[in-house]
Amino acid sequence: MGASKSDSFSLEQNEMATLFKALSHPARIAIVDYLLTVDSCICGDIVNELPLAQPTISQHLKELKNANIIKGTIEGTAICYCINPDTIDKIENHFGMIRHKLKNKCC
Amino acid sequence: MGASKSDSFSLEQNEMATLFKALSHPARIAIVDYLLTVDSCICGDIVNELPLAQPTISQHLKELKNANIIKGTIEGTAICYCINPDTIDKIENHFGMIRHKLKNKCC
DNA sequence: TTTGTTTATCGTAATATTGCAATATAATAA
DNA sequence: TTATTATATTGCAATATTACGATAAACAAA
Repeated sequence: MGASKSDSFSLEQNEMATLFKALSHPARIAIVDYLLTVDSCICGDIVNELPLAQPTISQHLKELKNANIIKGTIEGTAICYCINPDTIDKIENHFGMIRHKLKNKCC
Repeated sequence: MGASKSDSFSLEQNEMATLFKALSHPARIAIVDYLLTVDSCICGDIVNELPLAQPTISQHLKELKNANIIKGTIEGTAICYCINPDTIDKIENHFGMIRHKLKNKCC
């Protein structure tokens, strides 16, 4: 056995878990951080920035892309990766909901 | 090889990744959701609420507790688990930072 | 065409996560 | 004391993730 009984949970719960899983590795946090420091971005820059091999970074980028946290537009030979603000909105809204429900709570 | 080169990343990056990892499973999202719907809470309730066995839920609660997302206070035989608002703050602040840096960005 | 540059994919070894039965622990009740 | 109740821990099988060398694919430049 092992791993994910995702059928048993709501679509919303699975969606949020997928978003958080995409952010659950320091390399992917670092990629998001880095994308926020530059105006446009190509993958090669990230390879130089992080202590990981190119295939590993490509894989992390793919996971971030699958989760819609970043989006990439082809630009000649390179690819311009950027944060997707809509997904950031979605996560912020989730915590807005939590914050709202946390009012009038005990403990 | 495989898995986590966490030494290579900043403390902040590792901390955020740890928080997101704790939220990266639908069962743990469901536990947080459930804790938000009740005023106080014991683990037994959660076992009845979710389609998972008691040891599995105990394990998920442990991970949420380790990440400081929930805190438990002993209450007789049972344990009262609650959301830790400080950690919710921390995550919200992180996205506040992202939101701030996202202004004047391209793509 | 050939060469170089950039990114993706494949294959695979090392490691981590998930789920649960069985069992243990801790506290209360009888 | 002996249940009973609530939660935690152990051990293990199934599965997922991570990292990277090797290689492929796509495209531009020479």
